[in-house]
Amino acid sequence: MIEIDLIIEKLKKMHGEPRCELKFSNPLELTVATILSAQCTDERVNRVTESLFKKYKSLEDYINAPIEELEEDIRPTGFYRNKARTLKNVALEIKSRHFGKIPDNIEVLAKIKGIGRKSANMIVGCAYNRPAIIVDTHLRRVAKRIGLTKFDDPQKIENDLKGKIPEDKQLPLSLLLILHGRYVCKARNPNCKKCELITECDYSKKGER
DNA sequence: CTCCCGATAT
DNA sequence: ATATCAGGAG
Repeated sequence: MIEIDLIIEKLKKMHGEPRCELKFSNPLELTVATILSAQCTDERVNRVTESLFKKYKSLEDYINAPIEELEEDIRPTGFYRNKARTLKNVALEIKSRHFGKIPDNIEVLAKIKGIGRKSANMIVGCAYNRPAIIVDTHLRRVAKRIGLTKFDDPQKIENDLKGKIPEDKQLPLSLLLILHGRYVCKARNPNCKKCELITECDYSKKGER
């Protein structure tokens, strides 16, 4: 039996209130930041978006930008050719099929080419403040280590946790687990000495899988 | 499974 | 040198 509330309390003790560390001021900005965040630290995304968001303020700005120029503007985030194509694609699709508004529905978002489950959940959760299980590389690693789920596949983890966790706690728990994965329960050299969850975590006892 | 890809920590 | 980083598509 997993005590969700206890885990949330301990995570808050370590990381403070749940928060998204990607900087944004509207749903479009979060969508862009999330696309750029693939295999890239949030810190580097924020460095790029600080200037990017001054230059690109609307869907049309992405749609009309020369692809080479957009590539240069996002280059430091890596995968820049894919990401530039994705940004233009997503902007065009949202303008033409969703009345220019970023959808607030996970299933609808995830159907857009370039937006997967993780990004869809991030956008719906953080831009629209609705229930979301954001299974990124951090949540996946941490959830497995502390025994929150036994699955490896992100979609299965999402479904599993959706069933186990009350809706109002899905978003805060997701954000806290991600913070925990970033700062304490790291892929390399997890800092188990600083971890409040050590008693409910069997990773530190048995070692990884 | 592979590819996309630059930046950073170890 | 190499593993890893708020992934997703083919």
